[in-house]
Amino acid sequence: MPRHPFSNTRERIEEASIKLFASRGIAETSVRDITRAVGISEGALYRHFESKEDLVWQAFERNYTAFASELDSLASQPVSVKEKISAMIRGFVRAHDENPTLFNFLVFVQHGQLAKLPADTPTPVTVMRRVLARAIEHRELPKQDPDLATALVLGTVLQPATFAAYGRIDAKLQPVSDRLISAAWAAVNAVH
Amino acid sequence: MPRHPFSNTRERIEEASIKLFASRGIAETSVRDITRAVGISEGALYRHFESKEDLVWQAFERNYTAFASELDSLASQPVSVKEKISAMIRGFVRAHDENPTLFNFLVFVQHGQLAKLPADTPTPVTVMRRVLARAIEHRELPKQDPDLATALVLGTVLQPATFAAYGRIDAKLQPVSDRLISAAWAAVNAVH
Amino acid sequence: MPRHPFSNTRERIEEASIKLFASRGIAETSVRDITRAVGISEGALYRHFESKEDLVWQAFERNYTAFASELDSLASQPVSVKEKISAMIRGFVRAHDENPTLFNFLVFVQHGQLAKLPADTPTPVTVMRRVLARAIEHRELPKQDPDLATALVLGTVLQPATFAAYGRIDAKLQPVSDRLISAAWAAVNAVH
Amino acid sequence: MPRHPFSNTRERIEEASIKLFASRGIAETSVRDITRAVGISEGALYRHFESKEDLVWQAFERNYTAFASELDSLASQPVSVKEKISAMIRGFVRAHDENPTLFNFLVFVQHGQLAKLPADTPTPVTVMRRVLARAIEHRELPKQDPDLATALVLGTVLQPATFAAYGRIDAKLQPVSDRLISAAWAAVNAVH
DNA sequence: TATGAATGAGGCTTCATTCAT
DNA sequence: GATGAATGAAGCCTCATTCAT
Repeated sequence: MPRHPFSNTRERIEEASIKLFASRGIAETSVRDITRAVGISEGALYRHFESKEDLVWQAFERNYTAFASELDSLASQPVSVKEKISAMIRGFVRAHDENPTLFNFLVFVQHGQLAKLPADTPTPVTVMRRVLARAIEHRELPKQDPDLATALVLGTVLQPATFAAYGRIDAKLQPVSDRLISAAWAAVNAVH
Repeated sequence: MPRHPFSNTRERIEEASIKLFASRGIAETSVRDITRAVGISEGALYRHFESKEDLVWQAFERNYTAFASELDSLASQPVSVKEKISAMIRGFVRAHDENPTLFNFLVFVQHGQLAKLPADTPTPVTVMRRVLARAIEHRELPKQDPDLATALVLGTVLQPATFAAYGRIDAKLQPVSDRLISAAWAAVNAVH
Repeated sequence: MPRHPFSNTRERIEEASIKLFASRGIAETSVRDITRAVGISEGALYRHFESKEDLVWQAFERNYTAFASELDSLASQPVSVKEKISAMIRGFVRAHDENPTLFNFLVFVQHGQLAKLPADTPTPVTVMRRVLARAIEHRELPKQDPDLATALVLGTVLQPATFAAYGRIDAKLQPVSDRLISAAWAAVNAVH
Repeated sequence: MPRHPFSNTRERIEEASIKLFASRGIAETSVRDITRAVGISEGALYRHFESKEDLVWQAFERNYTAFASELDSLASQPVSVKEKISAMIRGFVRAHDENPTLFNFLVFVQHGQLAKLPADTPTPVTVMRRVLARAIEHRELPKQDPDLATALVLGTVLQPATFAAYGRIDAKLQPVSDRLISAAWAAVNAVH
């Protein structure tokens, strides 16, 4: 175990934590579980994080922000709504497939971390909402509640992610990303 | 505090538990929290439930089974697929609006309870899947993976439920049930 | 369940208690265990005994005293020491074989009940000691510490009783009672 | 309170436990009693033992095995039966006198620990039995049930140990060890 | 920096006993 | 006399965190 300034202990703690949090939940994971998984002592964790809560927060914040800003840049291309939605869904799918554990932690497991974000932080939800709200405003999409529209698009990708986690569908979403895009587009246009 | 045979303590415990579980999570709710909410001593709970785990299970099982069988009967009417899906989505919406707390507990919070159900127990997921799989088989719906189709329909109703829980959309889904039905139907037919 | 003045509930409680105490120990037996074994409610036990401690005491005292006075009368016959010892050992054996559970409770399990007896209460130990002490005094037995002699005679019968309880020897001691008597007599005379 | 690697907390816990177990019984001794006796917090105990049950077992197993194998080596000398029995009884007496508390715990208090030993573990009882059984087989002792013979020899030493614990005879058995040997030898030869 | 024993609060559970019915 | 829900204390154990080494 390296003990020099470039030790990656901190990262190993974060990774192991995310794995454990995603598989059992935050409350069900003890500091002991984490330090054992990493192979360090309990006390050592506190060299890198102020508290378990801090660890949860750090593990969440950086990754969540990164994901949100990736989506944000995808949503900011000067293309049609359809293309923006497609790009964002592909962004979700890529994030999921690259690291399903992290994806599940960020989206389903983080308990109460969302509330700690500054009110105006961009999130996957707000980014998606912004895109849809503008499109509705500009008549690129049928008139409808932008929040509900956001829920419909997100449901189209998050529920399959849940199914993948439970093994009900294949672990990789990439092969069905076009299908998800079609479904989302259809859903958001099915206003009568 | 009444000590008579017709006391409904057991029910009060179950109700309070579901409320707390839904709002903070199961692990984050202590037996003490529950008994305080009910106004009894901690020991008293154990006259009615063998353990906290048992309480979680009892609170889950009865309600979950009831909901699943309600959906099952809706799905068993001799009507078209579209009508069946509509009826089931309305079933979800009604369950949600009648008792959002219970709905959230059953669908989002129950951690690991699902795994305790006998393998062949009908669940909202399996009921929905059965309907879609048969319709696909009988060419009433485009050819597609029935599991993915199930995820798409469920996402259409569950993600809005999540948004309602977070206050992003109105607490009642009934006013948008037709919209959800249209979206689900469109999503499930958007196969190219 | 009879509910009249001649109900034998009290006795049934005592019997069931002794069985449970003998098989698991007193501390390991709860009031609930006892009342379930008898088929009554927990509260009902307190109609018959003031407390669990009282129940233990009652179960002990009456039976212990009865056994001690039976031994006492055997020891008070105008016969030789050898015959007295023989009669007492046969008394132990009979008590054991008639109700091994009760025997074990009285001799091995009763925790701290002995200390509650009035200081001058005759007990199996004191009765045996008296016989041996007098015999030593009257030169019917070799000169020796009467307490140690008592231990030797009791060991001769109690250790086999322990072995019987563990299944190391046959459950009934009666067939070997002559052997025990020979051994005890030999032990008490083996002074060099 | 020292917090260094060479702290002997574990041993202090074991010692205190044995003392308490021997004087009040295992069930009657709480973890709190133990940790108070040692001067540590309750939680600290669990750094050293997995559970109270584990503590009981550890306290029992090591000492019991050590005692049994000491007896075993005494019983394995190439000498006559009489000398073997004598040596073993002296072994019991030495163990008793060196640490009566431990002796009582090992022989009288351990409740159910015996059953956890692997079936073929040598114990004081089996070692004694082996010696006697062989001697009977080889006609060095009169024909008799080896188990009953074992009970008789053990009774000769264990009942005096009980008397010593109750203060009925002197706390040290060493001064009467020859007497115990004579008694045991006589008992085991008194077959008619 | 790392270790892991120690702490103290709190978690779940059992239990003897009481008491309204 | 009987019932069994309720109590309150206590029991065993876990856990996040601290701190001497």
